[in-house]
Amino acid sequence: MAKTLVVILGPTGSGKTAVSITLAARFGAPILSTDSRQFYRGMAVGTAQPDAAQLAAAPHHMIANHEVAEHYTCGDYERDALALLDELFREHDLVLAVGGSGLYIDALCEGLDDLPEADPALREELERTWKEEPQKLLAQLQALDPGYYERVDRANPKRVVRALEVCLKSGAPYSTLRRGKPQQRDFNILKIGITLPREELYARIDRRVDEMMAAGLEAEARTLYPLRHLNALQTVGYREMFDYFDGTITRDQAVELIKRNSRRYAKRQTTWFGRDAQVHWFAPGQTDTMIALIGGICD
RNA sequence: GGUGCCAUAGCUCAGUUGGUAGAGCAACGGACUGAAAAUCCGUGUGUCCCUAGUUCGAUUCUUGGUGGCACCA
Repeated sequence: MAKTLVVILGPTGSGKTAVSITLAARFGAPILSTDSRQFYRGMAVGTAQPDAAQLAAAPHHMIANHEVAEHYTCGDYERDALALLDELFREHDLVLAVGGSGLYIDALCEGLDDLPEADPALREELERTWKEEPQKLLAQLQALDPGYYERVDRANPKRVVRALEVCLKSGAPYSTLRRGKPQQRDFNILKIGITLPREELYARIDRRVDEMMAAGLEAEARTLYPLRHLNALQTVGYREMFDYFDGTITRDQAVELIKRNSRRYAKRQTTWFGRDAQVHWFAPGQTDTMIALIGGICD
């Protein structure tokens, strides 16, 4: 029987976790997280990791399995997740992948091109140059990879710096290393998107932030405060709390900003997922229809 | 009750010596390959409170309302 990865995606707060528990129970499937923040320990409240009951209801993978101080990238994720899937598919015909990080989902389903890893020293140097003489970096990129220079968002330091980083480390133009062709996986992929009317989604997000505060987000953030400069903590829910701790904003303002920034994040996710024509969209309550769809494809 | 000030975008406000208007924030749209809950780009969404005048033309000036604020009673 063909192995199938059912990918459950959607904006933050759409109810992916609850859906995944229902589907996992129905199919006896394990759950692999595709969330770029939930795999850190100590961030359970702010990243809305599955709770104890949900974790007990189905085997979860890539949840709280890394330290906040670890530098973990989508490249690491692709490698680890594929290895893990290989193992899971020995025991299961169906595995669920659940989360909202579009880039990580793409890394899992289509693979990343074979590009050099980030080099911290080089990156730091490029970032410094960007701050002082951005024109210099742009000129350098234009010389090393004129094609990409034309296409890239030249106002976005992350794009420019990464492209240069790849050019310098590989000795080849960034764009020639970007084949952009999806890699063939040895399992089937079925993408299920969870969606809600905008107003409802935003109301759920607001409510969930209040629930996070009630569940101890402030205390959790306080524990993580000394680590606030780490990448793992460049995250909605924590940054705003850190600003509150620094005295820049009040607690109420922090809560409002977390709500606003979560809504903006949800919008960005919606834009990203909207481009993927493979996604079958459902409301969070339509688990019966999802089960029928999955059953029809797997049997 | 009297006097004065104010009324312009979702909010706070600017402005038009009379030619139907613009900032910040919010909102909305988009991009995205090893930092991605990150990072970046784009868009003004408007009975200029109502009414009657003056005028070729009024959001702008004048009359009378309405609402708000302040002061005096």
